[in-house]
Amino acid sequence: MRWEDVDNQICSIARALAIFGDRWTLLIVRDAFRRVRRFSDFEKSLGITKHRLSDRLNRLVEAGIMKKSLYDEKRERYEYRLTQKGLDLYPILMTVVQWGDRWVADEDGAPVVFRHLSCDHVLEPKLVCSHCDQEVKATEVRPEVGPGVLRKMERGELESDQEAFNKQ
Amino acid sequence: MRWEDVDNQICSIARALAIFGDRWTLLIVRDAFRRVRRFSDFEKSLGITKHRLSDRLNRLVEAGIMKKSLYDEKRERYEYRLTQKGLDLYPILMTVVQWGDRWVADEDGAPVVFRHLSCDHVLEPKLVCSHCDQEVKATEVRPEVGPGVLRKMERGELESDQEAFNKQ
DNA sequence: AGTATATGGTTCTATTTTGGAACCTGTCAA
DNA sequence: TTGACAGGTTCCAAAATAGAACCATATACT
Repeated sequence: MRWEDVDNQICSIARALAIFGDRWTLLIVRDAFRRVRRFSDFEKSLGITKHRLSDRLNRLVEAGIMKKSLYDEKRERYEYRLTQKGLDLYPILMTVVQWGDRWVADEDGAPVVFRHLSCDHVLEPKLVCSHCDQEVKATEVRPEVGPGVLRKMERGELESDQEAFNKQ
Repeated sequence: MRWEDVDNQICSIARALAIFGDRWTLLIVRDAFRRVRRFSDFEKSLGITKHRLSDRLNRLVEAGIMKKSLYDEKRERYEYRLTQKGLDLYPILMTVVQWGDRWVADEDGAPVVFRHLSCDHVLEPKLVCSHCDQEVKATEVRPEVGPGVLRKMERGELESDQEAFNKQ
């Protein structure tokens, strides 16, 4: 299968990774959260070639994760800013930071810490269940067929839930 | 800059993405969480070529995210299983699922839901601060220079915190 | 007025990475 | 003995990437 076809899978991970699961894209989003907005600033920050950067920014705009906003009419210059869809990537980046701090930082420790303004502590994020507020652990979670598959089965668009689950 | 050099950045996101921020790798990890363990099962599940799969599995083993365990001595067959370092990727995958369910699922809804065995509700994960238990929002968080940069500055290995922050 | 510089690109070429198919090797089951 | 299966490796063509050069416009400097 070609990578460009992964988003045919009935799987939120596959569809999400089809958008940002490649080289550079998530680093561009990281920079956007740090208020980097202009082409040349992304370029300096990332050390990516203009070619790649141009391509990735356009894809992010197409995907609705960033939008262009005109800041210089005469020269038609745009800033790239996160949309809500892009801002919603924040928890993903925070969990990546957390994993990276734990597993790939050097012995000096975390390069960056995050001050939680609400309580003034250094943030230690954790993923909890909205219902019981317990931390989510892989062993305490069991995947089930969801509506996105059930409804397709009801309409006869999938042969079996096994197939569906494999396509999860 | 070449992609293989991104992990030189003093940034946990860059270093993490250097390991799993490419095509296929995180989908392999996803499958591993679904108890896929054997070469041919990954192959079937992903539709990836053997060539790629072999390469990616070896990299994951090298990175310490998966380990090989012998299950057939005579034929030297191995299963690939997640290590603790790999299991710790769970929150990342869950936040990716959540984002995908919200932004790239079709109108039928989430393909898979997760039953939280602790409370028997369908899981709606949220990222909270360990100190104040409030949900983490990008606007309520401010990055600060952390020990991984401060200590390098003290030893004179970085010229300025500005440089460090740019390299974050 | 003329030159330099910054921004935000595009174009070109060489190198890497990827996808697809074919092939290989050892074991087992019929 | 023949065939199938698991788990690869090898080869080639196609696609993506890196790096450099180039370009167009507008402003800033002399």
